[in-house]
Amino acid sequence: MKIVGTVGSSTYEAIKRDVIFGKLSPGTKLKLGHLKERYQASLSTLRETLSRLASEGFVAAEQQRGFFVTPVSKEDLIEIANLRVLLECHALELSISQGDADWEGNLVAAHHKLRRMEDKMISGDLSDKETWKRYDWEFHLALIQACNSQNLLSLHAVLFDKYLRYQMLVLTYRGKEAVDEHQQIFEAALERNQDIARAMLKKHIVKGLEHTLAVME
Amino acid sequence: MKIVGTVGSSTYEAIKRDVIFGKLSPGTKLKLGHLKERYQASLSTLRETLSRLASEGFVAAEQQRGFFVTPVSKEDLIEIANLRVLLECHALELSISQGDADWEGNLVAAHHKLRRMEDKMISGDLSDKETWKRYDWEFHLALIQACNSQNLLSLHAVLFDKYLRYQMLVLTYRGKEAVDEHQQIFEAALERNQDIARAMLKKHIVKGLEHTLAVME
DNA sequence: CGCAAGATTTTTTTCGAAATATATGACATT
DNA sequence: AATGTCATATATTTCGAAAAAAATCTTGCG
Repeated sequence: MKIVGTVGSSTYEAIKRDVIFGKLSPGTKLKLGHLKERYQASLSTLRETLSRLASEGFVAAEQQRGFFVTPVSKEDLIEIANLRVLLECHALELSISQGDADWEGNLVAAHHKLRRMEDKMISGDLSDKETWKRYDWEFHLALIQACNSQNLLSLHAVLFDKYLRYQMLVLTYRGKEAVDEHQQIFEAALERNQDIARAMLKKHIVKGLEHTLAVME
Repeated sequence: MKIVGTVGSSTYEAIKRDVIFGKLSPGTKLKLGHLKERYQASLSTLRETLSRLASEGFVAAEQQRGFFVTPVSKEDLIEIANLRVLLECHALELSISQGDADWEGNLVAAHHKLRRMEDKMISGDLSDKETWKRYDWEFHLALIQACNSQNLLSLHAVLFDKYLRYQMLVLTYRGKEAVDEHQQIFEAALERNQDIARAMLKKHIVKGLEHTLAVME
């Protein structure tokens, strides 16, 4: 049984993916005529999609001049990383203090999947970056899932994807260092040690920022 | 020379306003046919508008079942207020430490306008709530304007509007108490006293939350 | 009377074309 | 050569109608 969504929802997913994973380069003009062929959707549907992406910040819309892939800059990346620290660390504290057995279970599972994938990548298999990033995503989400604020979770989701775009842009892997950070955050969270977990998460994000900034030179 | 925007941008402003100021009640089904008459725009334009509002959270979209005005709840209000505390206090600290003479000037001007309006309202003239709320908006924006993060400012803008919708919902005025809080935040900010300013801003938001929650009973 | 299957109506979703605005290029003027 | 104007081409914006899906109503059966 396959549930196919609307044309609108699939073009939304497709374009968003292409922006985040760099198939649509920052600054590119998004001409509706071209997109129509590329994504097999009508002008109205595309406009609807691009409007959504614009309000999330993946696309820039200029009145009567059309749409562009949002440009990237160091300043923007720094802002996003700082906001991620602010929101994600806050959510993590809430999650640690409120999480129940389900939360722990999902967290253990998410970390396990991520760890397996990371070990594969460290041993040289860089074939499936997209799946790896998905597991990374799911692990970070599992950490804050119990924060008990839908609004916070949805702000975080957008922020995480924006940060992810920058990571995909530089296309390099921080390797064992990042793996250890994940491990430490994971252990501190399970032990309900808010201060350590928070500090490690902040370090994780800031190190990632510095790494990406350095490669962006 | 009057610059009129696109039909899309004006319907966006109109519907957003009507959601925030309660002309469209929480939970209302937004049937495209009706909206078409009410806002004088085509179905495609309306869908585009509603998609934007949905991704900002003022409207809820259900796959193939149309659009609704986002429902309200105490839980949601509490989440929004807490996020406002987190983001706005953070932005205020940044702004205080980085603001220059322009920032001070704009802040003084914004507070002056707000204060004048508040005095008018305290003396019984409740005729222009919308202008009053606009000045409130502009004052809070002026406070954090120098935070040096576009991403933070735009997240805050949406959050503020969501909070505003709840205030408009209960339609009551906290009066002198809120005026004093504004005054104290203003003075602390000008004196560059981050701790006091932050504490007063937090108090201001939390008091507003409690007031709104009480009326929502 | 209750309930389910089918038919009808309403609503959402999608499309292609008309209307409007912007960008491009040719040509004249300074 | 630089600038401005006008015509042309290209792109965006808007609309109304067709297609698809969901909701409602009707009918038939146990």
